[in-house]
Amino acid sequence: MAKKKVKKNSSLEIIKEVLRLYLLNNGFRNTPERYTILEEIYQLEHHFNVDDLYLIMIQKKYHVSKATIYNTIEIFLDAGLIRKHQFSEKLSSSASYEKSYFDKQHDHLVIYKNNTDKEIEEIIEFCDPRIQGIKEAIENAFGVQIDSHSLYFYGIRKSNETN
Amino acid sequence: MAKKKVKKNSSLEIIKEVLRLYLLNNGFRNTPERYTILEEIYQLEHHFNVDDLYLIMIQKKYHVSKATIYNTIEIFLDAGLIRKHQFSEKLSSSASYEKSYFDKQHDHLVIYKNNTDKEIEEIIEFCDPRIQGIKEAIENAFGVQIDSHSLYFYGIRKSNETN
DNA sequence: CTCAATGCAAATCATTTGCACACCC
DNA sequence: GGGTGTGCAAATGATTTGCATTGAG
Repeated sequence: MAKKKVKKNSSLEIIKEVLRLYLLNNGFRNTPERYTILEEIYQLEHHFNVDDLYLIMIQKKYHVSKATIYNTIEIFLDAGLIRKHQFSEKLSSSASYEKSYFDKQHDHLVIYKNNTDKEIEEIIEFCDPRIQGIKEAIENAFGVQIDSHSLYFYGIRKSNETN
Repeated sequence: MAKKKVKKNSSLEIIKEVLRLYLLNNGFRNTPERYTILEEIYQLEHHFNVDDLYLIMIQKKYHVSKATIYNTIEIFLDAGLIRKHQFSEKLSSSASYEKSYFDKQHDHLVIYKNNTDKEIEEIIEFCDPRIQGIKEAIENAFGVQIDSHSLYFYGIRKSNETN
């Protein structure tokens, strides 16, 4: 446990330095809130939404508002420190986020419990290199520079897998 | 113009028959609203959102409510008569839809005017068969049956393409 | 007739905005 | 000090819901 903490702290320092440089280069201020929120996000192992993060920080007695979290997340997105996802096909549901700095780009397989109400059973991450080939083909075909992509597969578990 | 209209009408008949069967098989009623909304959607050549469709129908003096459009669209989605998209990365923006019955599945390249405010300049449809290979790989790797996918590329036009 | 479907208006809820105060630069 | 960033509360806007009425089966 102690070992793990040391490791986490050192990556946290890197991340905070990335943020520091980003803020500097873009004329934003070095507010403590931004670092605190970044720390909390990088301690999370799973996807989270703004409300999750807000509740966690309130429980930890931080004085923070959702508005600030929303603002800050926007900065982190632009800085490439986190990624945004919309897993549920319902538009009314909230966006999910995940730390992204040490990860390689990956895509998601959304497994529904069944095909009728589309309740999510599990979200699996995967990484298929063929997507790069498609990306390059599209870049050449349409004369664009592609900066990001999102790929989701939606399905259900095969019946012989349930037991 | 006249020719085109004849062609449209005959495909409309097919589509309406598809709806009729879907409603029958699923115990839903044959309301005139459902057919009217379907006709309007299949006369649209581009992506639309609920508000677009509502305004078009109001202009054409139809007596229809947004609630009914939302309900009906849900049915059409399930029937495979339309597809839903969320082009803007802003969650607060509305969902887009498009007729799907005569199309082959395709994906989208979202071209931003620039990388800062992410205003959409154009949305291009494409169809790369390699996505099928990825899909099958994922199905086998995780023992799932994939029913749909969504793939978006986001980018900007290359500078030498603007003039 | 009965109950699903409609239109209307009010409710919801994630996100955004306005504003007064705080504090980074 | 000046203006950006914050917390708070109110506003927004797409979608959903409640309910009385309508009309399909």
